[in-house]
Amino acid sequence: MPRSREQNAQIREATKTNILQKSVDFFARNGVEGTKIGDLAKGIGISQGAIYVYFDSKEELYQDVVNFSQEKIITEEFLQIDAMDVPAVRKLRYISDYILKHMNEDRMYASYLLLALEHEMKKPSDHASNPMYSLMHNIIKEGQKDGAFAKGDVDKTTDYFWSVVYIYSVKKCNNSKCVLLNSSELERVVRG
Amino acid sequence: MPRSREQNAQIREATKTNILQKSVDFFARNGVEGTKIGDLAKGIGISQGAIYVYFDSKEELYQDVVNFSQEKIITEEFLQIDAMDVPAVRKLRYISDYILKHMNEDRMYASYLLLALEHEMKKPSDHASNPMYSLMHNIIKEGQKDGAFAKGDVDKTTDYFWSVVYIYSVKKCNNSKCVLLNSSELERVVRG
Amino acid sequence: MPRSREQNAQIREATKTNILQKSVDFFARNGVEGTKIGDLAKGIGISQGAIYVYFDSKEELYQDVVNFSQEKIITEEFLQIDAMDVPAVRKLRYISDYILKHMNEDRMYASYLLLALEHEMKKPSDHASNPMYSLMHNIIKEGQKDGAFAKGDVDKTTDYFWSVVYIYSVKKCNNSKCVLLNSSELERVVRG
Amino acid sequence: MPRSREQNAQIREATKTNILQKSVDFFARNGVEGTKIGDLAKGIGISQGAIYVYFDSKEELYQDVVNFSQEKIITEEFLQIDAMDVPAVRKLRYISDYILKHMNEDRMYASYLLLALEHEMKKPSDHASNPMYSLMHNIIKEGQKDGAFAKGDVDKTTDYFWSVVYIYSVKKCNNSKCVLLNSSELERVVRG
DNA sequence: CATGAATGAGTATTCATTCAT
DNA sequence: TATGAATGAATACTCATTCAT
Repeated sequence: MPRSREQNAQIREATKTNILQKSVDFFARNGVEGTKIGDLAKGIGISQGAIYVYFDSKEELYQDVVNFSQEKIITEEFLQIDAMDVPAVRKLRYISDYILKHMNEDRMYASYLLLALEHEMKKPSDHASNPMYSLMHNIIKEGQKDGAFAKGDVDKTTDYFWSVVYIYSVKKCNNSKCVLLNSSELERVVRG
Repeated sequence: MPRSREQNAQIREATKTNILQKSVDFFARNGVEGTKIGDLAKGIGISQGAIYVYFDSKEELYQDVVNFSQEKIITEEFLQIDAMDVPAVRKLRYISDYILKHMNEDRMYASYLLLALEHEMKKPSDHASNPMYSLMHNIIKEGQKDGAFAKGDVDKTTDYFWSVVYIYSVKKCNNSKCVLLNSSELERVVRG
Repeated sequence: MPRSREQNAQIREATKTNILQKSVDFFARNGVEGTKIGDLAKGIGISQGAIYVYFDSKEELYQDVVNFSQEKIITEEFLQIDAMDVPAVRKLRYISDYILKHMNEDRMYASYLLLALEHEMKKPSDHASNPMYSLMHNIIKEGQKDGAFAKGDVDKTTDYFWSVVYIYSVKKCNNSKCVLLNSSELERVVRG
Repeated sequence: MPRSREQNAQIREATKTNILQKSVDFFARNGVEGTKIGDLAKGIGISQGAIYVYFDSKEELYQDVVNFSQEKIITEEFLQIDAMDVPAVRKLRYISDYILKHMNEDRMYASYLLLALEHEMKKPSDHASNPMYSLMHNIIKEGQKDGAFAKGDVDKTTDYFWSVVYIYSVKKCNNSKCVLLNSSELERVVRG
């Protein structure tokens, strides 16, 4: 009895997600050029050909892995911080704790962060469309207004914050035992 | 009639330095894997073979480029900051100004910084032997003692400082028009 | 639907053997340095890449081709000559006939011989571990004892015999129409 | 005061001979493909360019080295053996002693022999024009006539003799301490 | 002539991608 | 779909040869 169309779609989706999930580590640690499809397939436990069933090229896989990582970062819980009815300092602390807790507890979280942020580190401009940036942007603007944060260009400070998060995600990916900042230390870049 | 021994030594030295100098940009922007010897040779304006006259392999060239970059960073002036007879805050300001000024004015400086720091970002431990780290270590220890800087693990704070410098060198390398931090902003990670 | 594990093993074995088999001629005629992987692949009728699926380097391929050739020479039949219950002269004749017959009838045999013996021609010492040498050694010792062969250092005479075989394998490889020695002529080096 | 034309010619000749002489070892041990111009120049103690002042290409140098080697072998003394007024057995002994003595005493002689004979090992036919072959040919024909040598095709036996000489020159070149045949052993191939 | 730095065609090797099964 | 053997274009590296000095 052949599988139903729906079952097929489910299996397809599961395999694709498996590939994405397992690719995260490789791309986070080695970058696009440093990630070899052969190693990747071996690491995932599938054939090289199977990867090309789901993705047209290494480049496309990488892009999908980046998007996948961003989705892992930009969760409901994460987005709702913005709407919380507390002062900016509390929101900042919430977000700092949230990130650092996950980086410490979830072996993958640093990789997600790294991939989600890498592009923003190197390309300027278009941070506006990135929820991670607009969330932080709002918090910082609010905190500056109520005098809790240091004055300064909000976009620049936002970028500063995520840059620090990014560099510690790099450290964590390459050395899972590395000691991360604590929230106060991370917040210095915003609070001044 | 052949060139004199001295002339040859000069030519060799000049060519080698030229290769190192021009390779800095490539490796800083693209990493080892992303840098193709063919592109590099074209960029430098020499033959691929010439590179192998001076370096045994791409990997060795990369290492030499890293060392070359470190030497460009760790100058006499840089090292003498430690011996200055001023409080830690002033030393910190001096070093922040020094770095940011060079990053803004010297097209290559961000690349030197990137290459000089990259290894330290990913491997833990052995910062002790790196003059950039020991200089900052001394300043921070001093500043914490006289109450000017935030308390905290000195090594960790040192690493924090250079990590921020590193990430902004990445930004600068990839987008020469990007706006850097100013000294006060950079110093936040130390002063708290 | 993928091939079965067994099918794959068969294909791999077949391809590997095909490469080894077809490489014999190239290495026998041109040596390691004179054999170009590109020519070899073209001669075999596969891509260059395929060679590297089965062998890590040209040098390793060469070694494997040498071992393959030795196995083609040191057959069951060849080894059993030693155990035959006949005088040394008969054994010698048997082995001479055996070798010369195969060289005349099998286009590849001279190449196998060449590759199997080449290393022994240039390096001294360790002939002891080579079955071709120990077989001949036994026969010669026996023949000297029963007075059929000329007196003399057994190892030296053994080496003499195989050296003559080697040099005629070189001739045959380079000119398949060349006239080989007959058994009596070959045996002169032993019988005196 | 510039050198006279004659002096120049002398110096030229001396340098050329020096290159030829020192190249013998390299080509004998490593063959044409295995001999790298860079190593050769270093071994000779001159620049790579200098080689190309005297020889148009590596291939031409090799040919000249072969001719040079043949001249070292085919000396007056060597040629006069033919005209000696003694039976073939004596001539054969003379020539065997001559060759083996020189191989043992002159570090270069084995290399000369190797290079002088190598081409004849692989290409058939044209042995007629080679004095080494015609000398041996005459001796063997004579020896067969007076019953001292084994009957058989004279050309074939001549080739047999020189083949054995060749293979021992290979051994000697690759291992200067190797034990050579003595004259009686060498002569077996002719005397039967 | 002699030098040795430089060239570039040639060669070994890698790796993303394809395809028969 | 999944497999993994095979491909071939890309890449790193070598080496005979050239040429400015």
